[in-house]
Amino acid sequence: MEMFLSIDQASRCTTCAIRHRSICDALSATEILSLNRIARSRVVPAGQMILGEGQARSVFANIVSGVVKLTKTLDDGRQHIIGLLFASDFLGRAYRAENPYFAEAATDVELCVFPTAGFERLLAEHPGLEHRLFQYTLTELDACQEWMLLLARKKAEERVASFLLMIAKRVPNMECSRVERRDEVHFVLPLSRAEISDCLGLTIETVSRQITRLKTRGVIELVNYREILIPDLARLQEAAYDAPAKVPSPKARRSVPAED
Amino acid sequence: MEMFLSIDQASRCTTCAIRHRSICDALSATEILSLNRIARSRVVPAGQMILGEGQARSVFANIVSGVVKLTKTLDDGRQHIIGLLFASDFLGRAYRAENPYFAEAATDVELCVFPTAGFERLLAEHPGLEHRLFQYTLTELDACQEWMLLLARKKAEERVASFLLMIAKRVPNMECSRVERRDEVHFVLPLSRAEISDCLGLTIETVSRQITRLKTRGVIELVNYREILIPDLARLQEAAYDAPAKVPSPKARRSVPAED
DNA sequence: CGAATTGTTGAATATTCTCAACAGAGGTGG
DNA sequence: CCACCTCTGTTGAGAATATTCAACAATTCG
Repeated sequence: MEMFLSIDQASRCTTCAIRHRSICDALSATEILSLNRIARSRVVPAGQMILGEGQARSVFANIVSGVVKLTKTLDDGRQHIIGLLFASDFLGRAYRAENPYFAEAATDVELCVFPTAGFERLLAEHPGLEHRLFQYTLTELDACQEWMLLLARKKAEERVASFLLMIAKRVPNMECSRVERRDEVHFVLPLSRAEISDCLGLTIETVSRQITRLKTRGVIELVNYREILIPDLARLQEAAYDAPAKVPSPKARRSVPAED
Repeated sequence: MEMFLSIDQASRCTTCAIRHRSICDALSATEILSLNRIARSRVVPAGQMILGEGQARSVFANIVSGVVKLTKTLDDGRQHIIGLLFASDFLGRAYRAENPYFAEAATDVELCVFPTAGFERLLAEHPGLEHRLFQYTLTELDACQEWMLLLARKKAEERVASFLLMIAKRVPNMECSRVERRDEVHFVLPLSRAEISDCLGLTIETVSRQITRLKTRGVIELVNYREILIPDLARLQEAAYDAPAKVPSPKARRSVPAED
């Protein structure tokens, strides 16, 4: 029995679906082995809490499949989803006693969980692991800053289009969706309208209206409430105002390149 | 001459005002020395660009004094200030060819600049430096997520109050302001109304009206347009709805702590 | 099949934005 | 030192956008 468990553990990483996209990628054989030794699989059904806001000590985990939402709440009930985690993403805030957000399974989720103490010890022992997590965190920060621009400056329709675009980019790698033809994408929304509105800083009704509007304009098609078909990704991108970064600013206040 | 420069370099870190608050804190003597060897002081006048958006290669620097604003721009001119850097903060995105934002001096700024290649080499050689920068990045991410909640869910008045509170917390450590009595704070705004509106996802006019409103209600006093006096920090905090994080959510969708 | 949940739609309302005018502050040159 | 100009900030009125409240439709679950 002990023997079987060992074999199972040893093979876990080699057969792991997210092995080469998660923070485990680019780790040395030793590091993978150390991580594997403390890892534990866990399945969390949709809607179940994974991590409480302000909860003492974080939890660390790779998302193997499914979608996890991270929410922050104002104490009059207003809330916002500050992030969505998909397969291969990493959950957990290192070096902090209190977890700053609330993590919940948006769909059924498979996790590869690492105990807090053990993980932080490995982080200290293996600079390679910390380096990888640092890079992941930088990417997360980039995404967060990009999302701030959406919340601060985009109109409701652009926000909804941006959201669908983001989902279209991340979900198709998963079992529940598929790319059919070039530029045509088909997927199942992992979130309800209420959750989408919490991502976008809008109300349920506004999200619903904008989805209807995009449908009427032919930018998207609704197979059913949760299932969406995008005939032409470029048109959605246009609606999202997902334009590449450009020169500094149109009328920057005396912005001169600073040489010295 | 060479001699004088050496002495100057050697003393730079020991006399540095931000030495124990910046990423240089918690570095070993060797690490500090290595950093010092490649560092260069630079003064940037208010309004001048430090780093272009999409510019090839980043620049790395500690902010010694002054305020730097980081902006992102949509190509129709809509823009947002994704972050403000104050004394002791770190500027620069490691491990990325293109800089994701545009950095500009909001006030006159003193920087301690590290050349790109040299800094990244030190990061690779000294895990202690990378560890410190990682921690700094995590704090930045926390702040970014907190700000998203503001952009997504707070009303104009709460946003303006939150902004003033943030400034009150960070600026008083600087030369241009001072704490006078318990709970009374007095400072000079480092940003114009236009810049404040770009931080908050509002228009200039809305910011102006909300400042007037806070003044009328006695929450703040305006010495002049740029100089603000906060008689009671607690009242401002109330107006900002800056409430501590609470239990998960008021009507969470079947949120049950997941034990296994 | 019926109840509960989730999503849509409409009408009225609230908030913020836009456009426009004006006021105050700061700088320049006579 | 003041007149003048520019830039920044304020204020008002009307318009646009998103929210709230309410009814209803579709979907899901037991």
